[in-house]
Amino acid sequence: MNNLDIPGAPARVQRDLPELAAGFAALAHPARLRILCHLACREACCCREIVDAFDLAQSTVSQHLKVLVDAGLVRYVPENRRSRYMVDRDALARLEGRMSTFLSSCCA
Amino acid sequence: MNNLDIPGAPARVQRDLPELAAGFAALAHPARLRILCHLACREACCCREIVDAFDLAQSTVSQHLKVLVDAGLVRYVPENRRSRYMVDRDALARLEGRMSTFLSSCCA
DNA sequence: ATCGTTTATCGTCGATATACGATGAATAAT
DNA sequence: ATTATTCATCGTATATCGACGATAAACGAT
Repeated sequence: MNNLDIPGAPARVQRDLPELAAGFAALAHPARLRILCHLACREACCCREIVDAFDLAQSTVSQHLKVLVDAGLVRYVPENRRSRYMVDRDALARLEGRMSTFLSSCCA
Repeated sequence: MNNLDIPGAPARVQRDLPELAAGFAALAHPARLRILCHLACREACCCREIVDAFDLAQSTVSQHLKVLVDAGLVRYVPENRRSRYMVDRDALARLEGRMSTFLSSCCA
């Protein structure tokens, strides 16, 4: 429970807090959560498809996608004509695990 | 997995996305995660104690605490002399559950 | 009554986030 | 070759965040 004071293994929790906070930040916008949902149930899709589904400008969607890609939660193949975005399910699962570990340790 | 298209129960996931995003946002700063850790292993403490533990101005700590309180993750008793802040472990557990549910559904 | 401590809030400032339109590059279709 | 489509990026405007110092209120101690 005391991740701050106990040295050793839990000290990594302390050191990883900025990275964990960055993970939270990547998910801290409703549009990005919706995009993630959309990607998750489609196995892959292009930017345009998301633009059509949501009421946002194409540049805005592209920015949100970039945030998710930079956070490592979404992979994409830049094919010029029709870039393919897809959820990185492994990365997402890892992040979920670290978030749960952290939050659970704060509930104990 | 398809929380966007399936009507009924999963539709609530869709409706709750802004609230979930707000939860992520409250945790999207390393200082707040550290404060949460600090509170979690102390059962309760005052603002000053956190100020002494971290290298931040008192007003900054107070602001971060306000964010956590507004998000419902921390409760506090405003006693003028020495306000007592404490983690709302139930709320934190609930949030963790909803985050896990959401992220897991995106990994399935 | 005065002083010191603690806290919340205000104002400010720089940095970042978010939205949009415009633009240029790449490519498919004609 | 021309047109249409898709995408990433740029520039811009606005809003919010995050940090700080200053300040006022509350209260214990002297």
